[in-house]
Amino acid sequence: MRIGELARRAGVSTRTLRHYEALGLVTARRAANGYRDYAGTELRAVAEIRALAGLGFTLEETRPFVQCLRAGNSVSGSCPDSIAVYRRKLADIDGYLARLSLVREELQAQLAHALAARAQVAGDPQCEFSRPGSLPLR
Amino acid sequence: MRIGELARRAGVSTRTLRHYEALGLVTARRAANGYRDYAGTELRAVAEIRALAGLGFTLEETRPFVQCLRAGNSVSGSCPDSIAVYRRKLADIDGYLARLSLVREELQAQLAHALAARAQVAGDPQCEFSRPGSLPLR
DNA sequence: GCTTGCGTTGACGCCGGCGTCAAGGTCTAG
DNA sequence: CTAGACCTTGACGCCGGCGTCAACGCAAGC
Repeated sequence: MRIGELARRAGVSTRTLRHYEALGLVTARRAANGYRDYAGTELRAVAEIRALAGLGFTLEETRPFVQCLRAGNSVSGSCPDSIAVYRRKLADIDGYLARLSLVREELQAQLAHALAARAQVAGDPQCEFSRPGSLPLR
Repeated sequence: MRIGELARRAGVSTRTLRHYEALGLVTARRAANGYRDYAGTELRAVAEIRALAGLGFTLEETRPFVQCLRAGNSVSGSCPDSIAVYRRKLADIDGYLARLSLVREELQAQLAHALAARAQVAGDPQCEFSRPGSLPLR
């Protein structure tokens, strides 16, 4: 299978496939004329990468999954390294969700404060209930 | 006030201040020798930028708030443009929270599936309950 | 032979928010 | 006079994941 066909079948650009190859995520033999010649299994690998990337994985983070497939596993996530990445990502997401929720609260409070300040039309003395402090989120 | 002092007081680098100036977020007169000369009010502007940036605002998104301060308001969020940004950010965050929650569910399901596959030690025929489909999140 | 559609490598661009160096000018203390 | 601490502008680097252009080779049909 040549690069154009794999690209079409996987729904990605040829540039993307070359990029993945540069990272060592996808491999290809070479035909006599220098053209890349992909094994049929590479389609699955590319699909895995795309699926994980769609969930927010970096390309590096997809590596264990691809390797797991290459090792002959039908479930890319069943290898120890993959499991570790799963757990890390879950922890990342939990932290992220927590931070985002805090940010949400903070923004709502600031908006409410801003609207209140706005209600005090121009010239009204001082209604200085100071704004909520900023969160040191990162 | 010169750039070094403002940087120290605001807790940012001088590079950062020059960057903000390049974006038009912060302004400074020039002394005879070419040195930037900041008004005292710029400290507040920088603090605003940092606070909002800490909440995930891009620098461009902080612009209405800074302008609001310059317009003489004590509450940077009390101007219409600021309010609009607040609302947009809140909506963004809500969407983001929703997507992240979905991703979390998906990852947990995939992890569970991977662990189950792992439990079927090597060689066990086929326990092909296919993995959950990937979410088209973006 | 020529066009057309495939393939190849190499390299720069983009986005955001600065860090970091380069190569200078300015002001003050000793 | 000089060292050192401050300031100036300009420009490249970085991170991720490619897009996009350049300049070329290969294969096949007319």
